[in-house]
Amino acid sequence: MKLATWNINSLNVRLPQVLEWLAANPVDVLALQELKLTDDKFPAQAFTEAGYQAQWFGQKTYNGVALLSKTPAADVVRNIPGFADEQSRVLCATIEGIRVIGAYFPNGQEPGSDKFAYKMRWLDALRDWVRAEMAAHPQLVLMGDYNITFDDADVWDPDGLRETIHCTTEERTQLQALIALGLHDAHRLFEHPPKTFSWWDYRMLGFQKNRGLRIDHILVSDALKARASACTIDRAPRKNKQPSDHAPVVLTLD
DNA sequence: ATGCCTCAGCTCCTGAGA
Repeated sequence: MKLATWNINSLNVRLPQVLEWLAANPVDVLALQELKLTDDKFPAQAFTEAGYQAQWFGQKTYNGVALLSKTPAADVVRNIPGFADEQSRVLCATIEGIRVIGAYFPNGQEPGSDKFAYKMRWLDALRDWVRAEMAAHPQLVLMGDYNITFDDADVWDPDGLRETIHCTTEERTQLQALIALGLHDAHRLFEHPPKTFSWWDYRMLGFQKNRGLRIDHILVSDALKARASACTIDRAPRKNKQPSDHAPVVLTLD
C-alpha cells in the first residue's frame, strides 16, 4: 500500500499533472494541498475516471485540501474539531483501516507576525486533536505541507536561514511536540542523500541549484512505523514545464 | 533591503506564498 502527499499550488493549473502523476504512480491514497479553488470547481469527475474517489474541502484563492483514494473514505472530518477556522486546511478520513489526516499547515509568513501567532494556535489545536485521534486509531498517518523543517539537515542554507520562517525554534518545538505524541518522521526511518528536499523556491533557479527545504512530511504512528518499508520524495514533477514548487512524498507500507 | 517566480483576483497591479 502506498500513501502520498503533494502540495500542487492550484489544482486548476495542475490537474493534468496530478492525473499524469497518478497514472505513473498509482498510489492508494493521495493527499493534496493548496487546491486554491471552491468546492463547486473541484474536478471530481476527472478523478473518478482515473479510478479515484475524492473528498475535498476547498476555499477561494487560498488553501484547500483533498484526499484521493482508490477505496472509500469513511468518517470524514473537515478542519480541526473545536478550533474555529475560516481557512480550509485539514481533511481526515479512515481509508483501508488507516486514519489518514491530510493537512496544509499555516505558512506563518514571519516570526512575530499575526500569521505566525495563528500558526502557533493552529499547531496547538492540531496536537490536541491528533492525540485524541491516535487514541482511537492506532494506525494513523499525518501528512501534508507542514511548512516547518525538523532541523538543519532539512535546510539548504541553515546559517543564512537561521530562525527565519519554517526554521524557527518555536516551529521546530511544535513539530517535536507532534513527534512526542508517538509519531515518527517516515522520511528519517530510511537513508537519504544529504540535502534531500521537498520544496524549492521558484526564484533564483532554486530547483536547479537544489536550494530547497524539506517541509512536506509524513508522520506515522507506531503501528504504521512497523509496516513502513520506504519513504521517497519524487523530484520528477518538479522538472515539468509548469511545476508546483513542491514535490510529492510517498510512503510505502507492507 | 528588495526582487527574484507563480497564482488568483476587486486582474495589467497587488498580496501571498515559502
